[in-house]
Amino acid sequence: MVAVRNQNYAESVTKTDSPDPEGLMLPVPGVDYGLLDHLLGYALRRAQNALYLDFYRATAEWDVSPQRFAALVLISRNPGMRQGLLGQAMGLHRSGALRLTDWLTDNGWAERRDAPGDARAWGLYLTPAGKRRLVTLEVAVAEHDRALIAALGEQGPALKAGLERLAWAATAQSTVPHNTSRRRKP
Amino acid sequence: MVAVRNQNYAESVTKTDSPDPEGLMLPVPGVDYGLLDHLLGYALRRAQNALYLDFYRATAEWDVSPQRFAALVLISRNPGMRQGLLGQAMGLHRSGALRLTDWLTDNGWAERRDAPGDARAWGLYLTPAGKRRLVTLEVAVAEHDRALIAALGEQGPALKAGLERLAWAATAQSTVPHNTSRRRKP
DNA sequence: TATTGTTATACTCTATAACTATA
DNA sequence: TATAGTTATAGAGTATAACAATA
Repeated sequence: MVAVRNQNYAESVTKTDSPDPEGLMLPVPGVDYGLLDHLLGYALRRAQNALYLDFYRATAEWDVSPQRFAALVLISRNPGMRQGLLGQAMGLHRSGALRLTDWLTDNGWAERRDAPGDARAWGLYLTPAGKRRLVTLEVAVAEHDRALIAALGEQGPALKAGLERLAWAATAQSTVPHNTSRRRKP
Repeated sequence: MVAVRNQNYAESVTKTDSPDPEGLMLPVPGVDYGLLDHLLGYALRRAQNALYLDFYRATAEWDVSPQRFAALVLISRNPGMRQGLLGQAMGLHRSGALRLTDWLTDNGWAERRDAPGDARAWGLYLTPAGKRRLVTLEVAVAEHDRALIAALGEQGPALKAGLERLAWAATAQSTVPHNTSRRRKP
């Protein structure tokens, strides 16, 4: 986020490029999107892109990504959860869960403790600082989401329900049906 | 996609890890998702994740990402479009549009030609091979999307409309309103 | 023999910064 | 002075492979 500037500045620069954030994926007038404009999947991608950028605007001052925010919520609601379970819940590989956990602990928002009953595993917990930070974030994120749903009017709840069905439908179309009940105790 | 295997194999291996693709973000039973389960934004992320994986299943044999597919469609529908405009339409930085175009030309699906009237710019065009490939892809992707909408039943069209409104709403919430009409000629 | 987490590494995607050549 | 594209580099994010400790 923070760039180190060139010390020897005036000498080397003729014209400095302005930063060029872009990122917005909304339709550009004059461009023909063909099939893309008719695909549910592309509409979803556009919406996700817009929401992602909007999330960053809403949480800019705290330097959390949507993923890190999700990890904080999950650890908060499931204190002592294993690193591997966190990864599974977030669709990450073990090594990704490791790096995510490292980031959270390096920033003092979470900590690893020995998991009772399994010396291989960690239990994850929020630190007091992490809990305080999460409270702030949840307020901002919930407010942000509320404003979004309000902008959608009466269609808001229906849209959310539709998205949940969509996630299920896309998963169910897989040739090999996913076993969603794994890890449930018998 | 293709991994080079260790030549000196038997000696160095005690137990080879099985591949561990994961990636699926659907709710894990027994995990409390707290606020996440109530957020429109998180439902959207789950749906996008499921659809992304599903797109890969549907197009696995051709090695295209959703992004590369979109680029093929855009160039096909807007022959001679500039690299920069392609990037703008897809929410990419100039350098990203460059790499994407490089990939398309390296694979023989698109080509750069001098743009008439501006010696700095390229005009992008599909090659005959690119056109043939796109036809195949469009059939597969459209069929895939149709199946998805069918699985949603009568709510399908409403969901797509809702997503388009959502993309607009998330963008409009930005403090500085985006000028969506830039580049339109006066 | 399988699982949890780790280390090391690599690949993709995308951004920044500085540059060239045009305009 | 601004724009189109390029080069080089850096940072996320996420994957693979192999490993140690434990189950």
